[in-house]
Amino acid sequence: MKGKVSLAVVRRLPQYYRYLKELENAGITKSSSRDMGEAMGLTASQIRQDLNCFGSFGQQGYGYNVSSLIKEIAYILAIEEDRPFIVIGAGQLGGAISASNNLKGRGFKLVGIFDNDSNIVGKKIGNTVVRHIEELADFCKAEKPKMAVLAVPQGSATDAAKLLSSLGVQAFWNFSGHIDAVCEGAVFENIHLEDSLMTLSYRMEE
Amino acid sequence: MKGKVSLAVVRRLPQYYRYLKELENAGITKSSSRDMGEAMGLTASQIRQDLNCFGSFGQQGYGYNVSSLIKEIAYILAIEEDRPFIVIGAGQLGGAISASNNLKGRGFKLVGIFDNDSNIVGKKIGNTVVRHIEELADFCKAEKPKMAVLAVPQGSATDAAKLLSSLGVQAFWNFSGHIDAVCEGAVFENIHLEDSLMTLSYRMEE
DNA sequence: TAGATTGTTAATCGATTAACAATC
DNA sequence: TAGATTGTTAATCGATTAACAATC
Repeated sequence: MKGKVSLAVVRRLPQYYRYLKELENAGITKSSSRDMGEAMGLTASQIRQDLNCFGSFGQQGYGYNVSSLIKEIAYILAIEEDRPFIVIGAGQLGGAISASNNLKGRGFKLVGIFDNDSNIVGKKIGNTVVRHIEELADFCKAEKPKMAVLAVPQGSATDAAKLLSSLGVQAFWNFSGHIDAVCEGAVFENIHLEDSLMTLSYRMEE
Repeated sequence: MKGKVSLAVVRRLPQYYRYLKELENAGITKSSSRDMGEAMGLTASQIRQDLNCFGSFGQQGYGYNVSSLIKEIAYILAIEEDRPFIVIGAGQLGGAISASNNLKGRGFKLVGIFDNDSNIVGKKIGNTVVRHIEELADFCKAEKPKMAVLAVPQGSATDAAKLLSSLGVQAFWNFSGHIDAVCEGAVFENIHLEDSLMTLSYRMEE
């Protein structure tokens, strides 16, 4: 069933989630697909279509209850409970991700940071001590993180993913170039910040 | 003419660019749409369609010359010359972006970093000293950066964008929440890392 | 009840893929 | 020349939008 929902739809769910959270914080308890669409620059149709991929969450004549829709989307995205994840690479970017508070409550909680640079190992980022990469195998056996952030130098990402996959990691949030299907059954979310920057360059030309 | 090319096409150009650079580094001088498609997981048709939005860069019976196609795409994306940009917010993320070497040669060069925290002002990130935000107006008048990275706390992004827009900044690479059309004529590339993380959460469920 | 807004089906639109003549 | 591969048109596919009956 899940396989039938297009990625375009899935990528809009966090947008809805974000906007609904705003409404909730503003004390607004209900919203219609029309209102939401206007505020977010989408059509009401699209919002209803998207949501109805997963169920019927609204009520005719009324609209959607903000806080229950938030709960539904959180359930769909599987972010109701934070699962343990680790960060590989404690450089600038790895450090920024490790220190970010915006990621809490998005389905994951940081349990470990690893690096191979002995100048960094032992230091704290937020509340988490950076461990040496040699400790990785034991750590994974004990903590069983299912997701890993890759923030390592370009060339090492594939090897890191293979190793982590063998240690039980199933999903990768990869900032270190492009990886695709190198490990059986693993899921990759590749972030190419440079690509995004280049499209900005294109669009600012007139 | 430019308005007629869809964003989906534009977002694939950096992918092509990246892959072609790899080929070039490997000493490969020619490639066909078939080869490229296979390597990148796209159809040959799509690659030819995409490129033909901008011109005819190949040769029948031969394919594409790698280094000249790289140059063509660089020209289209307007990344042949690096334009000055500034970073607003020298926290973890702003620091990571400022320090990143991956962004060089992508159309922009860092000329200034600004923050309002006097503990950070004066420190160096890479080769660039962090300036106080009070210096921003004078700096912009002198250096005329056309792009700014927003890496500030959520609530302050819109105000920052408005200010920068009034100082001549036309494009924003925004990591601080969502901004859209708050300034006449400005272009926004909104990066929502949390959204990306939530889609990963969804996809790792079975 | 009347008004509003959903869930859902049908119509449209755009993007991707296939096909093929042009040509190197 | 024969083979390969482009540029480009036509066909298909999927995603978005419009419409409307169901119903709160």
